[in-house]
Amino acid sequence: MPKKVPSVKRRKESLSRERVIEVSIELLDSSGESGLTFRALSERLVTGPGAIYWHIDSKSELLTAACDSIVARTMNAPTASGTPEAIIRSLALGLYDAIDTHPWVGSTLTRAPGQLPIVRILERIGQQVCALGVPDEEQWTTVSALLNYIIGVAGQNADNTQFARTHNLDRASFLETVSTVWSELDPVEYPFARSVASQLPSHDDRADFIAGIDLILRGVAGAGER
Amino acid sequence: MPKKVPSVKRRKESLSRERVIEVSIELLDSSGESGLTFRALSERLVTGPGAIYWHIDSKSELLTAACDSIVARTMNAPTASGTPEAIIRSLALGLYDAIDTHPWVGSTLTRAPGQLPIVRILERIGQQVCALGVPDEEQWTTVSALLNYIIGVAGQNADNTQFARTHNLDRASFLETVSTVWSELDPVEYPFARSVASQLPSHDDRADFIAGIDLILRGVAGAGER
DNA sequence: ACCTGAACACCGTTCAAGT
DNA sequence: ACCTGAACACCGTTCAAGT
Repeated sequence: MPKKVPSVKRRKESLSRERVIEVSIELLDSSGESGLTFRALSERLVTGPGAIYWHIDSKSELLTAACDSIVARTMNAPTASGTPEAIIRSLALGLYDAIDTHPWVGSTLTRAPGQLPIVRILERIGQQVCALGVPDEEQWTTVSALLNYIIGVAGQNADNTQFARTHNLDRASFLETVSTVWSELDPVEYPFARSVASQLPSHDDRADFIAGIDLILRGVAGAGER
Repeated sequence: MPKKVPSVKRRKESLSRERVIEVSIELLDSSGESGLTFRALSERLVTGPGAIYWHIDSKSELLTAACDSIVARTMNAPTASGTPEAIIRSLALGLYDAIDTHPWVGSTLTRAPGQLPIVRILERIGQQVCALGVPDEEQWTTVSALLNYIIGVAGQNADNTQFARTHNLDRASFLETVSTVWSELDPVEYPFARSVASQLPSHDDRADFIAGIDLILRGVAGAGER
């Protein structure tokens, strides 16, 4: 008869905070923000909801942790070396692409002011803004302008994707829809919206995003020259 | 949503889409985003949830409508007359203040890309950007940079307020907390965050916000000179 | 046309009880 | 220390039935 060998080691797959976060990311990626529920999570992890609460505090903490996991690997990825401007562009684009593949990161970022994921971004950009030679008293303004712009785009993009998903549209036909609605607005009250409506479906979101970054960077440079 | 305007005159106190939105705003203002539920709404309106669904399509549509009501009155408020720059600043500040008094507007704005509240803002800013003499092909970039920045700040502010409310803190002690956390970060990995931590509690959010707007406007001006 | 309210199909979170 | 799973206190939404 086999003796009872007291195994210190539990099954390889025993629950851990890391595992909870990992499976949460899978769930979020595959079924969007509404796909992350404690019931779906329990099922995938083959446990009860109580077990999950042993490793995390709440759903919102879990969401932030999952978000931070993506942001951390994005901000630690090697950037193009070059001028501070080039590095800032590279960081911003990396973030843009990460949010493009994980739309839920965009909405989560919006809801985590002052928390770890945001601090990571702030830090990386902040260092480059310093390297740019921006005077001390303008650093915060510059960094927070860049950060808020990025968060704004992130949020809008995330919700565009989310909306398209909910209504079973691809991104192209979603933009087509918005374009049509805008072009039917009152000509007297909404001349500008109507005039840009037509270029909406064909525009390149990613290029627009980086053009905005460049615009802000130009403002920073302009300040130094006065 | 009602299909047609009812032919007979309604009783003053009868339910209407406007009344539903009005009470929703009261609820959102007094108890935050989590305060708006169909049960609370039914109670205040002295009806059942079914009655509410006769006038609105869903909770998200209701939220957008409530948001639009605030945004509309803000964007239609008289602005300082003067240069296009001055008007843009005035519009932005009006929005900032509206979100300060109705934090839920900030988060709702983030979740309504391409929808009416956003279009109103886009339109007002767009007209001034045109007046600024920005060439056609740069108008969209300029307007969306401003818009995304505003939305980014709006979202962060809304969530700061929301967080403070949940944890029963005032804004000052909330910033104090964030400041402390940042100042205790690893000095090697987070030099920038640490360096700005101390100025966090004393800074003027509203002034920072407008400084960001000015930064972007400077970038726009800079583009014209090249 | 408009309203009622019970019922449905979910949520996040807790907790006594187990190992 | 870690896990179980039933139970709790909610949600948004629907719908047969009423006026």
